[in-house]
Amino acid sequence: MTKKLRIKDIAKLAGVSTATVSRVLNNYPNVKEETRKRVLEIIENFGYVPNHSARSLRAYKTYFVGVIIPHESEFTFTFPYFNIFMKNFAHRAQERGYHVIFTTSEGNEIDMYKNFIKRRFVDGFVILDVVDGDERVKFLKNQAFPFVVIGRPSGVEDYIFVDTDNEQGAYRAVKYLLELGHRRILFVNGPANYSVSRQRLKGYFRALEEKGIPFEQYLVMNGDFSEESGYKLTKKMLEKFGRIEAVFYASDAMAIGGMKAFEESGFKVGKDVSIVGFDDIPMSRNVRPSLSTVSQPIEKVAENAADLLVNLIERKEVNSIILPTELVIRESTIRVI
Amino acid sequence: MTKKLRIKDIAKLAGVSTATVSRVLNNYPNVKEETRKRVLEIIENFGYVPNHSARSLRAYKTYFVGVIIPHESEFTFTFPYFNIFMKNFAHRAQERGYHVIFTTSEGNEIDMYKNFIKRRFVDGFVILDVVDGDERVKFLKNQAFPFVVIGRPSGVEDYIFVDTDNEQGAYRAVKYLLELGHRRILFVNGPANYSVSRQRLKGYFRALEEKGIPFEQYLVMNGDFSEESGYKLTKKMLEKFGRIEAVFYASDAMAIGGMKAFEESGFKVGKDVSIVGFDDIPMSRNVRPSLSTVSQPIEKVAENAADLLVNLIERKEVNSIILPTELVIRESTIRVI
DNA sequence: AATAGTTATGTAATCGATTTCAAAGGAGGT
DNA sequence: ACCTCCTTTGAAATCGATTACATAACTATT
Repeated sequence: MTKKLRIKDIAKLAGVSTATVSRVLNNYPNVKEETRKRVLEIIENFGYVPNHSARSLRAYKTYFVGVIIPHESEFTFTFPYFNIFMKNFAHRAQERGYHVIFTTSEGNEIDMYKNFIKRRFVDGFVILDVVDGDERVKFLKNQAFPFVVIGRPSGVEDYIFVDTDNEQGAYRAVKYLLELGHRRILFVNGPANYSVSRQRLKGYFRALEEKGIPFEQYLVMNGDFSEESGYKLTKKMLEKFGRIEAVFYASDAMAIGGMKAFEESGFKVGKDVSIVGFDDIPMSRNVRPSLSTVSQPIEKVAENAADLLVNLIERKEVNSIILPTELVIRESTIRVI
Repeated sequence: MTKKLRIKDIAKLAGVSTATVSRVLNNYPNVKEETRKRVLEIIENFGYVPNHSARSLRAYKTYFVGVIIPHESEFTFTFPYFNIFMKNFAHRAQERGYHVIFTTSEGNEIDMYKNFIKRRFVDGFVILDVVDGDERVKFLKNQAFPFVVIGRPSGVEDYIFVDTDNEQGAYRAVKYLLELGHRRILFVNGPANYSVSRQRLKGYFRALEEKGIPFEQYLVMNGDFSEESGYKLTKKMLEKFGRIEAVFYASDAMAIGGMKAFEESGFKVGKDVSIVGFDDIPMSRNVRPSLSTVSQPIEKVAENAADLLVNLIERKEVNSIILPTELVIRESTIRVI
């Protein structure tokens, strides 16, 4: 088709040097308006785009950002809307002139990051599915390599993140259950070493406190966000307590597992027992009864993450962001007073 | 941390020229075994990895492959297991030395491909969510740029693809419904311009034919794979036919929409009516009754796609692949004789 | 021992951009 | 008209690898 064009060709066509063309391409201010116009016109007419490798080699910038997911991790399933995140993150990054390299890592994750940095694959990373004291965060911080964290792990300091307001979300969910008239509210939380778990626990606690209801440790347990763990823990609770009035699950998947357990034991969710989930995954709309839950603005999380990362790379001002959640009321909850 | 190393440094340390180091790096045969060992040892010890931009600039290879998804497309939701595909595709590609650039496109898709090619971003593409006469396929074919298609569109010729055996899947599903004793089997297919729709229709047809049941055009309709379209079409059919004995839906999402419609009209799925879906999305296990469906080996599709694409790029032998599907029997179907 | 043919290695050119440095061109002040 | 200072431009160096070409070193053949 159209022959390969290099900057040299454009320079010749415009009657200027390659340096000038480069200045135009990179929006340098010190180019006469007339020259800029002429060069741009030719670039446009001939559909020239600069070779990416050459540019990154010389400028020491790749205009790529990396997303690395541990291959064995169940993350891509448990994180609600992983694909929505990817889609919106990639889209926003692209609007800012960056593209996304997606990969999975096997075995030593840190090696993968090291490798990416040494090879000069990317200008920055976004880190998902973080745990407290996350090694990746420590490593990248130590390397002073740009990165943005989705979530807010503790045990590591001074990093840029985008997070949803988990405490607020949990608080509202529990407050809602209390308003419905429930008093003894069980809480199936996520793994203890996840910051989201800690935050959601705080929200649970705050809602109880506000109503003057004492916090009971034995009402709280830790699952792993999976449907199976929700099922098992609910079964266990049913054996232990006999009857349960309300449960707040830290993920929709666990709530759905819980629904099964209740059903099997002859309890009708949304009649005999109220349950609320967290995430608002598509399935929560489709289970019977449909699941009341806390919805997170994944699109915004993704967009903000891309913006922050690019700003970080371009040494612009950055501030971590916490986005609000929303309580979605469906059929799995019932008023008792 | 460790200072940046270039090939020159390694060459000096090993007492050879950069050319020799390069030959070692790229596994050229014409290097004395002794030299190779020495160089490799130094590379290992110093943890050297070649700069990616420099390599791709000179060698005219990026070791990247592209996945471009239309931003507005509902694809990432309708394609079952999009994230599983990505994960396994990226993983296999990486094992072969390639990384995945993921992006979304807005507006003119072809422009995005053009841009990627001109910039020399990637060495090849995988194309998802194809339709008959797909413009992207035509364009890339025309450019003689390496690409692999997931699915099997018609109206374009001579391309490499990975597909699941849709005909076989539909055939088995319908055959199973017939074995249960159903005679009038409705078929809610996907959009007519999708090759999968055509193939599934063939399977439907073949199963009927085998049992000597005449094919009736009015029993077949086209949805768009979405839950909503399944719901609406089922409503319509209920109005038209009053009673329905069995439906085969070309996606689980449509089947789930259909279940709602039946429920609303007072029919019990799995008792009054048998339905079978296609895809085996996670939700199909969780709806009540759980959904009998045709399961596709997405992991294998992804891995094969990566292998084929890399082979294509490296000019090795390639052959398109069709992978078998599997019928998963759950609770949404019932024997009537 | 001379010659031809391989194998192993090095030198220097090259990929296509950006950037440094120097210099030309123009504007403004006296 | 001359000097100064800023704006605009170009020539050449540079980024870090691969590769074409040349040549040295070794083997095999006669």
